[in-house]
Amino acid sequence: MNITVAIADDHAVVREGIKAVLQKTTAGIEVVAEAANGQQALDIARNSPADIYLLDISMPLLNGLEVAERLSRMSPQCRVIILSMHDDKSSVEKAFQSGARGYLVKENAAEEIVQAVREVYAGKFFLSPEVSRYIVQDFLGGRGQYVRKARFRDLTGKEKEVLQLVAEGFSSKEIAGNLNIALATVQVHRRNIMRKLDIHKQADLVRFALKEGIARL
Amino acid sequence: MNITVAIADDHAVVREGIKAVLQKTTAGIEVVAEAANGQQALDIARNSPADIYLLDISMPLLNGLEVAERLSRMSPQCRVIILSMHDDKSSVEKAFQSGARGYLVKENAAEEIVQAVREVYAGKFFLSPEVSRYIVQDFLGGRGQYVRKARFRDLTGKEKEVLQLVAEGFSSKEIAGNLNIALATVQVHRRNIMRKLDIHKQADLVRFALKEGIARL
DNA sequence: AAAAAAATACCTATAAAGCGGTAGGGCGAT
DNA sequence: ATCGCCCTACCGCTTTATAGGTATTTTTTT
Repeated sequence: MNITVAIADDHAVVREGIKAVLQKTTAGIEVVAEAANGQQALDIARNSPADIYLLDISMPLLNGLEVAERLSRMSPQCRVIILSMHDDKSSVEKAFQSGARGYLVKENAAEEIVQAVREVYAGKFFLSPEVSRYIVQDFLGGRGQYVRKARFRDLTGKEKEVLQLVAEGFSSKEIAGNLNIALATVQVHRRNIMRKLDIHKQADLVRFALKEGIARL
Repeated sequence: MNITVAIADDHAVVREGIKAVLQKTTAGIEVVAEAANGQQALDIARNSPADIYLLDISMPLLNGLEVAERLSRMSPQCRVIILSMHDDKSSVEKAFQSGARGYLVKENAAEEIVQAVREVYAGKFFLSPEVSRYIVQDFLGGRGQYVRKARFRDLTGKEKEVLQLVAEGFSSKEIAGNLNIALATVQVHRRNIMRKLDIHKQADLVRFALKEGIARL
């Protein structure tokens, strides 16, 4: 029986590329579904589940890490491989904290995808060579994950909404109107966001949101 | 005879995707070279030129727009199509100012690429539907380039410095200390920047600076 | 059911940002 | 050499952001 794969990436070209690579291999890998955003990916999981989910990190509506987290909660046995443009440590950490089983950097040779799908399907973990050093570092350095800074995943839903609007250039007053809550509440959310992230200026907040893919350039 | 195409993109998956799309069509389009960065793309042009160059905007060493500009200077008859993640107006304008003949947004249906290659090879221009409105707007507005909004190049040297520091999260006071000028001067620069750019909030200023590449994420 | 976390709301206070006008000195171009 | 632009600097004013405390209701987790 074939290994069924669902692809979620907002760029059609990338989806085509992955499909091309997976179908070039004679072996039993089949792309059974595609999603252009995180919400669609969740819909696929609910209605026509696949064995492996290839999720891009930056996607509209829900990013890949959030999708991974919800998938893990919905059905912990499901296998997620995160696709990313970047090989930064925090993304890698977040991916595995979100329940992903694999982390692929897009720059890589296409053949790696096939290998990753096979290994993750077999219950193993898979990392692009570029990022495996982070895992090794953490392993050598002991309790890496306990001392890490609070980040995006620690924000509540409302806080994420507020942060997105902040990054999109809305003032607290405008955000209050937009979300239909009081100005004071927005201010509290902003304060909590900044406390959690250890950020103290609007400019840094905007940069953080863009870096995390919460808002778009 | 086949139309020969060279692809430059730092993401192997994207290159695979484009190749897959172009080779799926029975007609005479052939991918004869690939580059993973702008420098390689120039090497290809020098040593084994192709009819059409598909260039991603964001690449290491030289970005797609810079490559386009040099290609145009080297051999003005060569045909460049720019591939981009974004459909923002400034990128589109810069692409055509750099001598490109086509502008494709990656989100788009893959079939558009084939059409773009054919049309550009035939001496026409090609734009993704998402971005053609900018051209139309400019056309309808008459002398579009004269009335278009002031942008990065209209800022003076000091204004660019200030903008960069704003986008990097420094307050006016910190910027004054950094540049060794009075706080009041920084405030004037900020005001002039915002007036020129028609931007009125710090968050939008940060986003603008990141979009223009003045500051880094 | 109880406990914890999140969302809501209000108050106060200081810092920073945004907007207005004004003005002198330097520097290049018409 | 007169004009325009840039850089510099100051004054005043209003709005927004940041930061602190407190408290009630709702949701989530245990």
